[in-house]
Amino acid sequence: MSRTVPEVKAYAGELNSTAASLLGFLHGGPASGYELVGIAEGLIGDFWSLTRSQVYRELATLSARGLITAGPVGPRARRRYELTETGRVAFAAWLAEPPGPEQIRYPLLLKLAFGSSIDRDTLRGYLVEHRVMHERRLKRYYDMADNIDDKLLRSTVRFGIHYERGVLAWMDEVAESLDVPDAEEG
Amino acid sequence: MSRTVPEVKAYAGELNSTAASLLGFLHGGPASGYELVGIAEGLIGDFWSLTRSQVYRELATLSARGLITAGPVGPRARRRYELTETGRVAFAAWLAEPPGPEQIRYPLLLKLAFGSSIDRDTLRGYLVEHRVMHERRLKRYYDMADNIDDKLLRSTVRFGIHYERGVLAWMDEVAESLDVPDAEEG
DNA sequence: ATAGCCATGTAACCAGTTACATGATTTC
DNA sequence: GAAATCATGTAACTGGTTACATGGCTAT
Repeated sequence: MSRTVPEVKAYAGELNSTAASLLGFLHGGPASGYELVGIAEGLIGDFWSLTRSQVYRELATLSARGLITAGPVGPRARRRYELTETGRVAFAAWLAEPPGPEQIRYPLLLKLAFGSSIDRDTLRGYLVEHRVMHERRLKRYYDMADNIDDKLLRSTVRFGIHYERGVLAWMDEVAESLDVPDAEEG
Repeated sequence: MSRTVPEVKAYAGELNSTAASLLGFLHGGPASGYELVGIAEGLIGDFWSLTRSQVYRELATLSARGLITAGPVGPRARRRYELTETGRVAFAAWLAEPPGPEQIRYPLLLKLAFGSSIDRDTLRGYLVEHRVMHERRLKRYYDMADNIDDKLLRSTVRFGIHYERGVLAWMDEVAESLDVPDAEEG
């Protein structure tokens, strides 16, 4: 066995994805927690939700770890955080790790799985409610895609488009199958 | 304003979806935590992940709330839980609530969003890795769909099929766009 | 009969959500 | 200049993940 190397220069430790994304945004210049929430919602909110509380907590620990530094306290206790060199390194290291699998939690599917205990009209109601939501999102994604210059960022919106299309097609299929009396099933 | 009714017969309080699904499974007869984890993974694991620890915790609180009752302790401290009448009511109430929106967290999208800082070959690598995973899942869903009798349960698998198809189509699109030199973009 | 594996559960920790607090800005 | 609104942050709680503990079963 070759000699292990216990000392890694400027090792910054593991980063969770939320913290990493904050570092990512801070590449664009210092920002406060509140501002970061806004930026994140706009850019990654559709596939990576985060809340204010989370952001503040991450900022606190990132700061304690030296990956960012807090600027002076402004009005309403606001303070902007700035990326440090170590922070840059940590972010780059995070980017270089292969991303894990996605995680989906869809309560509608859950209720559908137990659907035999629900009456059909209630189910139909759930479906149409969600359908309008998905249609709206799809429309919004189309609009967004037209206005994004960055190729890769646009590709994340393209994901949304493919996803919503798939969901809508699925919903139509389910709605149709709900209309078939049980006796006729194949 | 009509007289409010402060006493709700057998009101069982709110249920989170994970707890609710346990109640759902217990309709099929008593089961232990370990068994429930297995059942859940098989039936809803693809769109509603849960872990053993979660299950045990939920069982404990469900039991404390009287929605299930614990049977005798067997080997390895195993005990089976049984649904109570209150539990049935609570489950039905949960089913009757409209389901909330889905939640997606896809680290690949996150890294893509910051993709301008990653070199293209690394990105391509991430994509192919995930692609094989999605292909495998799609294949599995096709197999599953053929063997599920329950119409609605099958429709949840159909969701998976539509979803995976969408993801694969998206991946092909992104891969193609990665091959286009940046200068040529439209 | 003992070594190793599997079934089962627990504890500690980390991430995400909800609800709250409060100090600036605007508006009339 | 008081009321309403918005920006900003904090605290408490719930849900999710990782790592650990251990007793029973199987095979040789």
